[in-house]
Amino acid sequence: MDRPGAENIAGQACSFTNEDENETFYLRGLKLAQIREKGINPYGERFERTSLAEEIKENYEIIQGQRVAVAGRLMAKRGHGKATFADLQDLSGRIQIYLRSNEIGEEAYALFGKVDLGDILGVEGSVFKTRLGEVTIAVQRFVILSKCLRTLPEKWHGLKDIELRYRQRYLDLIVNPDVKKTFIIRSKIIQAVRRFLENRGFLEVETPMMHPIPGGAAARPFITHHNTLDIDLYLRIAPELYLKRLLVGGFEKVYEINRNFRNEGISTKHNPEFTMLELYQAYADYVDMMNLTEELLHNVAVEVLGSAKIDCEGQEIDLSPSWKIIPMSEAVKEYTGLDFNEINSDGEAVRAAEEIGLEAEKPGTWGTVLNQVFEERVEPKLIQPTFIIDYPVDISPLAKRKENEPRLTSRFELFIMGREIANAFSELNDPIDQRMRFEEQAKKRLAGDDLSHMMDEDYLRALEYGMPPAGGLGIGIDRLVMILTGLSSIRDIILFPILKPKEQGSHENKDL
RNA sequence: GAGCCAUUAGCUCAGCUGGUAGAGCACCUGACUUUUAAUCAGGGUGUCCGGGGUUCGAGUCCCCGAUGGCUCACCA
Repeated sequence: MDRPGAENIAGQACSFTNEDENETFYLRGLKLAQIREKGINPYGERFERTSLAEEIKENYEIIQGQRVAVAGRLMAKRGHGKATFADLQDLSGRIQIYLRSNEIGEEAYALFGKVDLGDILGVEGSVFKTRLGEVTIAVQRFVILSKCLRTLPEKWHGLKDIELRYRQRYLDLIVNPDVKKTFIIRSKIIQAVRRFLENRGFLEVETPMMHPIPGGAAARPFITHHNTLDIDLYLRIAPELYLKRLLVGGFEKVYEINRNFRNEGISTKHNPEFTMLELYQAYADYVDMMNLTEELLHNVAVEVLGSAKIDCEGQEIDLSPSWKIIPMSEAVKEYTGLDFNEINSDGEAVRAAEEIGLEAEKPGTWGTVLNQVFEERVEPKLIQPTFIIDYPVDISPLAKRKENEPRLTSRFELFIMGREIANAFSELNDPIDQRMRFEEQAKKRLAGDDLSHMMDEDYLRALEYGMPPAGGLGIGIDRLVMILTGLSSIRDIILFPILKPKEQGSHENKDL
């Protein structure tokens, strides 16, 4: 590149990749240098604000004529010779600013000519309304707080390219106001959950994210390595077993909101790292958890959205209590006609599934087949909030058995919009039963099922000291946010969803 | 992992049966002191995702690859 000064923008030695060699970047670099030549630092210091854009607009009657100071990003500029209108955007929204040469002086007005769309400015001036009624700040003084060297996405269409929106989320946030709103709602949902639990006496705790033995869920883990100890560790797939150790230790109501990591497929409903709420309450059971779940979600919806009725992908979801409760076998009977209560062997169960056109999974026990039929034929149809209870013991290695029905556990999952939102059970606190379940799981593992639970002696030892009976609940925060915001892709409610890195290198070495 | 679709200027997009690459916004030059998708007069700033191939000639056709989206599989 043989443009003068391009490799030495603003007097600073720096290198740019080919990608950056567009005209705009070069020209803005020159403006940056010109601003510096005037003795002005285009990357300014702290700026004392008096107001946010929306506050000024909302309180115009009171604030009219007063001097205000606002800061934000320049989003539009309309020059009229010796006067210029522009729009400044801060967290709250946008406000118009107005600069006149004879008001701020010719030198300052000329400097404003070096200001580009995307620059971050601080302005001071008095509030007035234009002829057309727009609340505007008549600028008396402005400072450049940060120079923008690149072109912002288009003002009218915004940033639509989905890949760019995820890879450069900051642009998405600058240019698409709804995106900002979504993530504010996400934050409010989590705050509301914490407040709700705090009010009920739950203690927030943090348990390890790196586990010597991954447990508490059926999922493939990520493996990492600790150098000094020279051991492999697993990023946690669930915090469950650690939280229950805390019940043994005497904490009676605990919860954790944090990331889980599962090394599995990526889709609009699955991100490899996702946020989970898990809570445990001593001396309670899964029915208590059902009530808690219902109250929690209803409460959060009303608090954050102002209503228990939410619009989700064109469907109205009503989170007002009380939600339907259906045993899994009854739900299956209702939607397929198969009555698993009348089925008494694994072989029979497999044949029954095949009769309705399902290919039963390999080993295929009564419980796994029941669950499979449920997932394939019932789950997608559960649109309004529905508790499915009485899960088979085969797929619930950490849940307490029902006393009068040993094939089943005291467990429920909550479904909304055909998606699993919550999972809860009466926690298995019998160390002998837990040991047998782990052994059962270990057998499956040996047979090649790498999703089965690993034997965890340390956890068993904790149970052997005695864990109070307890109810435990897990809620997928991302999926909850999806329901409450009505968005159908998990990537739209995670700020930086996982994406494959773009290929590098092709342009990196070209300059050398 | 499989199928389908997409990838063209900073952004949003057009580009037919193969014939020297276009628009709007943004940007650059000039005019303009209440505009608001400001306006007016000029100016295209490009590795058409990458690599091969067919052809006199490829953004366009064929093959391979990259990334993304959707569907499916996986994920109880």
